[in-house]
Amino acid sequence: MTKKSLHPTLSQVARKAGVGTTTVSRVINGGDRVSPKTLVHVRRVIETLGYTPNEAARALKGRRTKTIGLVIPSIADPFFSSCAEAIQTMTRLHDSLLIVMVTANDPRTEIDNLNVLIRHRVDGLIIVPANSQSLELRHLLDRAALPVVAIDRPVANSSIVSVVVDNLKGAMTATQHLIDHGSKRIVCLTGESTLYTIRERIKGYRKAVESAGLACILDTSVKDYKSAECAIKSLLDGPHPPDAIFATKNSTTIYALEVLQGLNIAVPQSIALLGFDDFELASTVRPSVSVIQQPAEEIGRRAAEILFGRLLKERDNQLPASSKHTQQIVLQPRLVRRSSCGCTPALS
Amino acid sequence: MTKKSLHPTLSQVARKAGVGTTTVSRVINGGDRVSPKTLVHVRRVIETLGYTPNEAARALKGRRTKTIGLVIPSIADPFFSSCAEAIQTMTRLHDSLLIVMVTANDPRTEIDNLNVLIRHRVDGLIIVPANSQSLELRHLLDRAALPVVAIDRPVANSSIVSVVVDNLKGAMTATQHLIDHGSKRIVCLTGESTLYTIRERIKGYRKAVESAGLACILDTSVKDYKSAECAIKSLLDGPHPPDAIFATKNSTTIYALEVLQGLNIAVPQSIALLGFDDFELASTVRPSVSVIQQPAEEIGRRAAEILFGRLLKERDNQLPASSKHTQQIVLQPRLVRRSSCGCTPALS
DNA sequence: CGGCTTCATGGAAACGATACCACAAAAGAT
DNA sequence: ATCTTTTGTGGTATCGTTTCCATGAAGCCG
Repeated sequence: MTKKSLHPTLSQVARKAGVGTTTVSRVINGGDRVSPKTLVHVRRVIETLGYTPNEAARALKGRRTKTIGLVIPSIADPFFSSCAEAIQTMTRLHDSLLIVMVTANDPRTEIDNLNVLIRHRVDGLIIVPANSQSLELRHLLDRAALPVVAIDRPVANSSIVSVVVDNLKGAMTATQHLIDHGSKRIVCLTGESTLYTIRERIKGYRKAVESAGLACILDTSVKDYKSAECAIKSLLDGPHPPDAIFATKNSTTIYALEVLQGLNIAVPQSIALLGFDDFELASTVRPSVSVIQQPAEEIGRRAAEILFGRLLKERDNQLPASSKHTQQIVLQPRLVRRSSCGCTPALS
Repeated sequence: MTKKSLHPTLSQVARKAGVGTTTVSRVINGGDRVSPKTLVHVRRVIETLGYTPNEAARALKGRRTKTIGLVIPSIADPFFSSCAEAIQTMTRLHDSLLIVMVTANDPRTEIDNLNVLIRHRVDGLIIVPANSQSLELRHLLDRAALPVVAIDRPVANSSIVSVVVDNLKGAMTATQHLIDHGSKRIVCLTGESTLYTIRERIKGYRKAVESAGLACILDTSVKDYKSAECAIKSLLDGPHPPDAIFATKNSTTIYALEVLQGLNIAVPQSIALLGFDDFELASTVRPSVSVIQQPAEEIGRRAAEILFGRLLKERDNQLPASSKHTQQIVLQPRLVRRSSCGCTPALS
């Protein structure tokens, strides 16, 4: 019985086929410059031996690993997982692999993860920067000299291309919509306000209420159900209870909804609710929740398109510096009117 | 100005430090057998040059890529993304990278993806087999001779370790629970019944209704909201309308809930509802939805533990065949009582 | 039919790390 | 003082590809 080795090598194929390694290499890479006869012959041998090219060796020689790295706060989060899935699809189309690393928004973990990816010589990176301001991050990315695309949040003071959503305008639209429904005291509920996206949304909220001459009521203490309950109760017990809530992210929206339901407060009659970022059951819960919807798949897809565009240019030796690429792509979120803001949603 | 190359190599470090490559290699790998003096010196040079070892080269030499592949139907699905996140965490702990590929449950895509991963010589695989019966899959995995762990679904007739949930018992528990609530005509609603998990759940449902002497009413046509609506309407208009629904997966549960709400049918008074697999807002929607909950993170974690256990053994040259590992780990799902089945959930 | 391009092919040097082996110097044993 | 061990060190082959260069055979043109 022939003992075929686990992973036959190109030279083994060459020997068995009675040709040179160069020829086999040519066959694998499309078969140009190879006579039809040897082509089929070598192909048969490859088939027989079950040969698969070793990408590690290819990477070493060709300085292209066919892998790209995705550094993301979480994959359990529906927004990020939608981005990730779109990116994975694109990556596959370009015959590359996607390496996913999660940071939980921790800058230290982010740096560590990036270092590992750089060691592995990924061809490019898509990142959701944990801290848009981080100097260390910028230095690291500069030194790595890799094509990088940031999504969801830009990297401040750098030339890194980013694909983001217009958080400010989205939040303004949301707040204005509540105002249009007659709300006078709109509270903005939020958790960690250190994140770029959240800060932008707060800015948008502030801009809208201020330009309408309304009070800016901000509560940044909402981290979970308990803190949400606490925050909402104390607001309601205050001298001027709010008549609307703008929640800056989907978990906050959900906590708010749960608390209001627990307190038996009619939404939107007593308090209107509008959240930033859609979630799966937003249309199923009663009342259905109006939200600002972000085009997650599009963000992922666009980011990957840009990244692979760069990689192709690089491969063709076109200097990347020459092309004045758009440095930032800003996608518009859209308001989805359901019931929680006071709208009567169209039946779909 | 010194032109430092983008990625200095080990030999460049060696030259600059005035030592041999072996010494530098030792320094990178822990610094054993190196005098303290040269150790610090070489470390300084490494720092200065910004040297990072090239993992591609290491992989080629050491036949270990420090990457593992995850082949999964989707990452947007909350169940799978929870598994994936747990796996990623484990992978990081073991100083490896996770490559994620999605199959959308398509056997062709699955095979393609696996081939790519094998080309890249991943150290191990965690897969959610698109088709538990597939011969081609088994052959491929055999030939690859890689440590593989299947999750969520086993690979039939193979020695591949799997980490699964007891779908049959879970479905029985679910159905029995509905029976205990007094339901007499329980319909089992489902979509693609080709998947192993779904088939098991149907079996469990069938076993429970049959042993209770009840009719087995199965509808396998639910693919989306529309088909769910159609199915439920026709059941209700039939001669013996059902008084309970057992939905075999979370999207089906959600569609059922939406349809019932749309038809203004009281849940659980007119029809009780119980679903397999939990979802984020199951406790928030009204009525809150009772479900069979699967330990997604645990599945991922256990699978990764087994895989890395194998890899460590392999590295230490302990023959993997010797150890009679448990071939299948079956985790128990648990019933979460909320309102939709007729229970009065405890306030949490 | 000689010179010239095109074609098919193979030899061998990289790519960047590891590890086997060799070897000198220092330390320990007797 | 001699023998043995330990310690620190470096040379070099090797992993599996790709690619530059060389070479002979064949086709083309006038």
